[in-house]
Amino acid sequence: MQDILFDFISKYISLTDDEKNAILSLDIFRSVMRGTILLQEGQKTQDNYFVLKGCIRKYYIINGEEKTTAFFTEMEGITPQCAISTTPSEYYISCIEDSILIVSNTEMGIEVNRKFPKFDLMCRMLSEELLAKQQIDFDEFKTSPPEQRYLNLLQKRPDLLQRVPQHQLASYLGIQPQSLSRLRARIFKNNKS
Amino acid sequence: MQDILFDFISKYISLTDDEKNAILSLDIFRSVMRGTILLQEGQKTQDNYFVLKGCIRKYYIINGEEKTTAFFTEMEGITPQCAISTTPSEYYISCIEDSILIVSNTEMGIEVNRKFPKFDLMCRMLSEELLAKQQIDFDEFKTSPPEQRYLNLLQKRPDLLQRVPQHQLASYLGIQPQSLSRLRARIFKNNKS
DNA sequence: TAAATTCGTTCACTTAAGTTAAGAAATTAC
DNA sequence: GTAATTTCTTAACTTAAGTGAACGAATTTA
Repeated sequence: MQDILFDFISKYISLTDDEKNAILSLDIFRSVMRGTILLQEGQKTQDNYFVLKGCIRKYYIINGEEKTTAFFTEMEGITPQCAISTTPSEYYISCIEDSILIVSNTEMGIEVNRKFPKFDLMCRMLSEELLAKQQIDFDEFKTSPPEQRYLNLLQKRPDLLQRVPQHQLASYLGIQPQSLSRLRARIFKNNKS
Repeated sequence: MQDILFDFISKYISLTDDEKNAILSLDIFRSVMRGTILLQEGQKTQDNYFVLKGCIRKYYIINGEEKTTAFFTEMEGITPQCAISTTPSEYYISCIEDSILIVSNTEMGIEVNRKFPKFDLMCRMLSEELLAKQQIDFDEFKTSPPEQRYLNLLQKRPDLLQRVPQHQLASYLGIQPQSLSRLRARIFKNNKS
């Protein structure tokens, strides 16, 4: 399990055994059961979540309705806004599969960076990469109607369609569950004829 | 004009006169006329753009139609994806007002960072800030229907509605120009009665 | 296992956005 | 200052998404 992490890190920087041990000694691995709510609206936290295995989901509750805006699967992570700005969270984060996460917090980050400056480099690469990816996703979302957004998802993250409940996918696509159902039926019908 | 820049920078780090001069010696200020296309689809560039005064716009051409996905006004900047990944650009960047920009490139960034490491700190703060802001924007976009998106924009960036042509705003909101027109008429009518 | 809940689909209906076209208003070019 | 172009609005029509309700299927809970 640790190997998954180190394999991932090795894409960005190389670690000595000392450094690896320093990370392991932080005791950051956590098994989380499906359904666990990691962060609630109104709550404050310093924790960041990184998924080694499984899937977590970010959602708002607006007028009593859940609005899912992101899924994080293997090798993806989230730093909640409230961990940076220390304002209470506007959204929820919950676990939609039994998962293995790395839960780190800001203090630990600073600590590790002080000891091993190269971590800083990795963080920076990661956040640049993330920013770029997100920009592309946002552009794609804006420039596509719902049906196209669904087809894009089918191409880019086919796994999500399997592991995530339909109604959560719907709001991720910016539509109602019924519309997603209908849209899928439409695509299927047009594909046949 | 330089003061605008240094005022901005001072929010993140403090500069000595030496450092200021080093920046000025790079000759990065550029006046750009409205209508100028800074970056074209298919083109490669190392340049980053930061707006001191004016407004620039990022857009795709999809099926012969312009799709505007972002505007950058005073104290906002853009690092095109192609400047990082060295793949050709998928979008255009053009100037929609006579503007004063800072045009820097990756080499210069490295150069400056080598001489003045604190710049690195600022870049990191900026990109974190940007990432957070963008995440919020994206969530808001996903969770709101077009009319709400328009009202949000009215609140958050009222200046844009003044300085940007309607049809560009429309695609920024993810809809057709005619729909924006209609939507505005609808809001106005409902406000009255 | 039975009951309860959640989930996905379908339907009928409403509302809003896409599309095509036309014309007025504003801007730009000459 | 006029012509040409671009931009914005309106309208009629089409298509798709929102809404409320119903129902079976799947899943969860007791």
